[in-house]
Amino acid sequence: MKLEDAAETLAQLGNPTRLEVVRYLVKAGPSGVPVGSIQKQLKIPASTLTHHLKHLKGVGLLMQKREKTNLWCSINFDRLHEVSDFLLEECCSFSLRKSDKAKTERDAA
Amino acid sequence: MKLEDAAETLAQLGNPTRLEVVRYLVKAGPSGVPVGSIQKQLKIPASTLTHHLKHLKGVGLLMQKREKTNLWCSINFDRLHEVSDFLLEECCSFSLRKSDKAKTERDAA
DNA sequence: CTATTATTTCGATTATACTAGAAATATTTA
DNA sequence: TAAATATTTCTAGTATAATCGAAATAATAG
Repeated sequence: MKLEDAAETLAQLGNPTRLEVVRYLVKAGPSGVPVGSIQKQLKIPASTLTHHLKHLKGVGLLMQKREKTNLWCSINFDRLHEVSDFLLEECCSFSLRKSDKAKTERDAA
Repeated sequence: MKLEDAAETLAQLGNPTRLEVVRYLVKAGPSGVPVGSIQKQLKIPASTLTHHLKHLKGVGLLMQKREKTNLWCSINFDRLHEVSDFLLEECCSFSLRKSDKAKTERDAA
């Protein structure tokens, strides 16, 4: 992943409203949820939500699929991992991930 | 990690100049490098660099320590992992990390 | 104390992002 | 076709961020 792309993706994740949407979609899993459900659950005005979804789609974090009147949104998990990997590139030896810490603690017990 | 803090941290990482600095510091490791070295290596005007370092420090990604005239900068690796973990929270079952993919490929071979 | 090197503050310009109401459009159902 | 629901476009106000030159401020060495 190129630095410019990583930066752009991180910038999009750096807005609280969008990050809330992303978190919601991550928890929803691969099947996703309709735009309207996000709007009602997170209480985001429709026009604001559309605006943010466009941003997330623009950096490839969001996938959309129409079914009848509903537009289903889901997270591109691979993309999310890509940007996370960019951050941690070449620093694994310097500290541990939370998940790795948990494993280390289990192993020690 | 709270959503607002994660968003703020991601926003700071979302600037190309700052992300370049972060990448440079990640590669430099825990001992870090002086401000002036970053400035020369990455060719960032001093005042611009100071501005960005202040931002990184503000979200706890940057640690600084003065030694004689040099101000040494190093990445807070734990902080970096925290924000990365926030992104991937509860989505591990949906896809694999690059590092995990590599492991899986090695195991398969 | 003076010179040198390192870093920060100030100030100004320019650009871009966030937000959301109102109106418009699309899609389905009756 | 009309009504209902879902989503988008338009528009505009407000705020915040990126950039960097010039000058100011440290900190040390000679």
